[in-house]
Amino acid sequence: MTKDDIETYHQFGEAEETAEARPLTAHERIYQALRERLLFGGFLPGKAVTLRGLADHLEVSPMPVRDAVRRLTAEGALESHGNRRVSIPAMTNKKYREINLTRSLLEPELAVMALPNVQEADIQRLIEIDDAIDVCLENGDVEGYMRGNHAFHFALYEIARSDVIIRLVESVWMQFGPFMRLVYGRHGTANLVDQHKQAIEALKAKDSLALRTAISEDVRQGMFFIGDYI
Amino acid sequence: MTKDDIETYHQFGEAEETAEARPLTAHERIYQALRERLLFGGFLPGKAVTLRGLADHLEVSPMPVRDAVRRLTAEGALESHGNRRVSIPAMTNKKYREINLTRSLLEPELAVMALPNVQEADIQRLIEIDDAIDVCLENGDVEGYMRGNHAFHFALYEIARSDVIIRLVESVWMQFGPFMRLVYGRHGTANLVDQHKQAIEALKAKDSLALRTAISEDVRQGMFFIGDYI
DNA sequence: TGTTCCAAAATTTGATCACAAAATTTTCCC
DNA sequence: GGGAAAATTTTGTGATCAAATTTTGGAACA
Repeated sequence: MTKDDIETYHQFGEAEETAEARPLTAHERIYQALRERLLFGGFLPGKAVTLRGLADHLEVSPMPVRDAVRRLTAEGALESHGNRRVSIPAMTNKKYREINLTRSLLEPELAVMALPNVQEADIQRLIEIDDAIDVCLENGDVEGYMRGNHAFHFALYEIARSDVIIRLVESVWMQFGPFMRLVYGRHGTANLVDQHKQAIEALKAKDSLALRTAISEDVRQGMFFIGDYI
Repeated sequence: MTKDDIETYHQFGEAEETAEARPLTAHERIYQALRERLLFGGFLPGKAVTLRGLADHLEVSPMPVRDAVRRLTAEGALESHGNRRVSIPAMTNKKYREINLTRSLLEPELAVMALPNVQEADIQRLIEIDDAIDVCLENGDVEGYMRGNHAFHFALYEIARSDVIIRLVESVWMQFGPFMRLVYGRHGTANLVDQHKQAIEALKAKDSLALRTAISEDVRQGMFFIGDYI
């Protein structure tokens, strides 16, 4: 990872800034960079992480890195062992089952909460993202696929406007991000399936039950796919 | 808050240390102290929090306080405004509903997950805690009640041994802790109801459905009680 | 060859400080 | 007096460093 990683391109951009652009602090930028790398990049599960190591690569002082790492650790994205050492969390069967269950409980709920607020433009946006995902799948673009999949889910979830729950789900995604990236890196994007088209149809039809089923199934399939690689 | 708050007495102690006692770092101690205060103490919702202010009262340098505050902010226990300022989160109707929903989704699930692992000693422990709660209720001991209620729920949830989910639930509890403390402080402990006895009976009977109902209802009642004070 | 112990290196932690940003107070002008 | 602007104070941020802790590398020994 180099300094340039801090300003990563955004094929699937966030909702554009509405508030006045406030200059980001260094620890905030570093947090975003590390978060991106955990969700989409090549951070290896189990690998140790040091403040000095990250600071050297990002060409900043250890202090803002320390802030960012502390925050990511609190979010479960990094693992703090009793030894004061920090590492990328490894996946275990137990943790896998817990993440699976949590996603199955929270994510369909977020989707259903979003449904009453969904507008036509939202559906168009989701269709765009899903089309981009299909391109990534054809090209074998693993990182693009992961970015797209994340963008699809959270574009939908954010419509629910539930700060509390979405924060929990973000935390869970960061916990399996590095492992999922590892699996996809080995296995490639072939044979990847999702329920995005079904979800979009359910949104169009304002069919709450079908939407819940689609997201439930999407989570189930995605997690089942990577479950064999633990 | 004074330096002494760091070493708070534990009427409802955690499971005793099994690993070798490693000397806690300052930021860890401070984190625990602030966490206790958020869950049981008198931190007022909406009140601003400053690093120097906390550091002065705790008689430590601002650095470990900074670490602890960063962690609590990441956990949602403190609120970071764009202004770089931090405060105790205020309760809103929206946040209240989200917390209510999250608790209703996750906590009964944790209880049911715990059920197969529950041993006779666990049930005895829960009964002890519930008895202590009754004493607090009679005496109008608000902090004692809140400590007891937290101890009861998490003693049960920890039996599920689900690190991922319990971390999320801890985070949610810290988000309504200060507000609940405020309400109880105003209203007192009279007319407080719970479903702890029902939960204990369900545990004894290994009745999964009854346990789920008891925890669901306990969460619903507790949240309903404070809902009017927003 | 494998194990234990000790020295060296690397790392986190906590303190201190300068700087930047924000909030607060004061001043000034109408 | 009331409101805008400027000065002051407060506060978070980031850099640097010493101390404490942990890991690592190697020597000594069986």
